[in-house]
Amino acid sequence: MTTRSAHAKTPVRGDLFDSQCPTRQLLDRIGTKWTSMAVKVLAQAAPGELRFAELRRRIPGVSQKMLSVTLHSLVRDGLVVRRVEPTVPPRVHYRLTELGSSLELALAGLRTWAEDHMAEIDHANTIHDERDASSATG
Amino acid sequence: MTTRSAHAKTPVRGDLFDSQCPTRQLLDRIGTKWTSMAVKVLAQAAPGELRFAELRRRIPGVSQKMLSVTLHSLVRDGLVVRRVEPTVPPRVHYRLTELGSSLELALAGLRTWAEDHMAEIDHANTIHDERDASSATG
DNA sequence: CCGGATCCGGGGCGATACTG
DNA sequence: CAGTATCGCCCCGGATCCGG
Repeated sequence: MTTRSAHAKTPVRGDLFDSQCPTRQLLDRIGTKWTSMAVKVLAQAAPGELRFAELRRRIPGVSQKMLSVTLHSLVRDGLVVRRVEPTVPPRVHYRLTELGSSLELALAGLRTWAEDHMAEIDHANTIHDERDASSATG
Repeated sequence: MTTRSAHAKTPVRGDLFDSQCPTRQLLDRIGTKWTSMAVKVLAQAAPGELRFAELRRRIPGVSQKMLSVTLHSLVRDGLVVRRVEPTVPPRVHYRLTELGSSLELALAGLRTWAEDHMAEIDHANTIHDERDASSATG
């Protein structure tokens, strides 16, 4: 999340090579801690809606603040729509847009890769750390 | 990233729901600023190698420090191999492993999505911000 | 019930300077 | 040429309080 706020920082030298890299911008979004989780949960409920508290229940560990922030980011990005029932207390519902659903498909690809290969990465980490330890000892 | 260093932080309540979420761990890796760029550049050169300075040249804006950190993370994750020619001055070469190449494939999917849809996201942002502005004015 | 406001800590990331 | 150490900024994200 390094270059999120669009306004506010003009680049020093005048050309943002970042704008040529939509992948960077996408990663800045789905890289935030709760975004991918929220998208996934909403996708599981699609095309139905979920209320705030229900979302919170399905995303273990998320705080109300961060869930709120995350959802509003998604709304701002056009990936989620927010529907408020003007009751008191209010009921707020969220659902994925089609754009959001298409993102979910792309994310599913990543998840598959992650499930298939994160164990290998963990293993590589272990090997690497063992080398560190042994090289420290002798 | 929030939960990178594997050792060092035991969860407060005893169960890390994060470990059930390899996607989170993957995003913690490819979400770092230069990782995906480095993987892409190395993939373009694959199965050949690239030297440190050459990588730096092909990744505009990266500092030597961050490139070094990024590459070592990739090595630790088993996505990249590092080969040193014991000359003076030393020559260090990097290339993707097969695991790294398979990650590149997954990333390519994300890139495609990003190229296809980031404009829509930008547009949604614009709309959203215009609403903000107009609701502020009246 | 929903979520905004504020305070605060941690860590990614950059600039600079130094080593081999 | 390649890499590390130090310093500092910035901002994500958590805790808490408050408002509608």
